[in-house]
Amino acid sequence: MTEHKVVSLENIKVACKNCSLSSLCLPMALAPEDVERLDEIVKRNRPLHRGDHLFRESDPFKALYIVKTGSVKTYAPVQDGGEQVLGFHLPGEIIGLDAIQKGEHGCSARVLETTAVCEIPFEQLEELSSSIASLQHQMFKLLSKEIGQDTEMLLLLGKRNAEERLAAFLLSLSDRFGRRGFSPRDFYLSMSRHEIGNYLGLAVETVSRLFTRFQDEGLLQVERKHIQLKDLDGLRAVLAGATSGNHRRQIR
Amino acid sequence: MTEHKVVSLENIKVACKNCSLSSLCLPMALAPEDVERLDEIVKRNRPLHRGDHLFRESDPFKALYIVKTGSVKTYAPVQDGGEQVLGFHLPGEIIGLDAIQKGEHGCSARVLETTAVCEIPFEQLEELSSSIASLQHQMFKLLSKEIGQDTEMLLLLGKRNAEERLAAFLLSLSDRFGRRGFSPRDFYLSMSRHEIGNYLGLAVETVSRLFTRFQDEGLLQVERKHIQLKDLDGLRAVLAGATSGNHRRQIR
DNA sequence: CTAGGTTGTTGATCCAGATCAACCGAGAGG
DNA sequence: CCTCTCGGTTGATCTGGATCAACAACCTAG
Repeated sequence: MTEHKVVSLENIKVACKNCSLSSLCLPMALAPEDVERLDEIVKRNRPLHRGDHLFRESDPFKALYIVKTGSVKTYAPVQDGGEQVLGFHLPGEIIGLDAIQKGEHGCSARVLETTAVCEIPFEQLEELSSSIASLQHQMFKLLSKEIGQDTEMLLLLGKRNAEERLAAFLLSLSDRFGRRGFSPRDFYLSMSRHEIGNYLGLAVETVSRLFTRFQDEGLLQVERKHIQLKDLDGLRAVLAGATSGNHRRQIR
Repeated sequence: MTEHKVVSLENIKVACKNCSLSSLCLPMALAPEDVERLDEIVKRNRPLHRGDHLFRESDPFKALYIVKTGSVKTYAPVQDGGEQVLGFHLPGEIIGLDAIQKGEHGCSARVLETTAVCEIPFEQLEELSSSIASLQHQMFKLLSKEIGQDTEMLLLLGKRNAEERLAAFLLSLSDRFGRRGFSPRDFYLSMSRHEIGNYLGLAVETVSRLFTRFQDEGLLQVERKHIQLKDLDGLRAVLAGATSGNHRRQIR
């Protein structure tokens, strides 16, 4: 596999050290020589197309994935054939961390649009982490960050009402697009209203109504998947619970 | 500190290798000599009393904690002076993993009853993990497990109705008590109805009503904090969505 | 181009669970 | 002993958002 020292132009092009995401991604905070060692175990496959699965629940856990371009949704099947959307993943974000524990995936990952991912075989990553302290540290941080994000989400579902949830969702996307060099105020959603609702614990109709309401209030401009955030501070105020009528749900 | 080879009877008594929790705890799956190395960095402090804090949100992150006896609640403050309860932690369970990322605690941890904890300085744990591959692996698994549990909780808050939530909560406690050698059918709750409601995203009144309803249905016997589960399979059926009227909330 | 399917929007109605309001029993302190 | 407080229970009422029901806009295949 990696026997050719020449590698190929194609591979050089996508090496971690040349990747625009490296500052957001696993190699972040690694010394250049360590990045190269990491690079050697990373597999870069053909891009996937809308609807393709990266893995499905209960697949054996072999590798972690990092989104390079495009977007991915993770979701867990629920008894009645339904599903719970667990997250939407943008370039630089890592997928599969929950599977380390059981050795098999606890959720499925499906691609929302044409998407390229890096695949990092976990056993090799573990070995490498043993010998590169900063990589081990980075891994701990990544796992810990995931926990922190889940906590945020618990708070969202446990304490926030519908409009606060949608505001939080949009602000999160805005922030993440911004960090990736895209516009934080003008973007396209790669997921359906249905998926947004599922993710936020809301009915599709509610999501739809909220979009129109936010638009009427001048917070944003929406046309199907195309979103333009007109008033970020306004959205932040909504998230903070500044409803016109200000009905807080379950304060204590 | 650890200069005395004699240590003390007190310390020997509580060493990991003699701890009844070791099969549930961090040392799980470590070779005996590695357990001893781990043991050397573990600090065992005086027991804490009801209401004491292990740490508070935004405290600098120094160490992880493992409950030895008693129970601990973790919670995140919410804007209006309220809080979101994030979890209840029983003996053998680890606390503080979400803090690794930012270097400070993202939530507070308060003791619900007289509680003893082991304190594991994180920097030393990290060093040790670098040299003990199985410890590093164990840490990855632990972090991953935490993510999986959060995911479960997201599902609970996003997709389950009130009675399913309480059933899930009781079954989880039952299971965890059972694994720790306590009765899985007869136990005392160390948290208030209020805290249960907060944790499950429900009002106190709802929790209270559900307890009485479950009792009326013969699923359990409840007297204040004392719970006796009479019909575990019945509770599992409730969790699976077998309501009398069977109203599923937001199927798809 | 049209037909059929999928996704999004909007309106009307309903209900699970929140909120409001008493009340009760158990400790704690005096 | 009584009183006070706090946690828990129970009843009555209200409401945010789910559910039901059209319909509109778009997408794809033929």
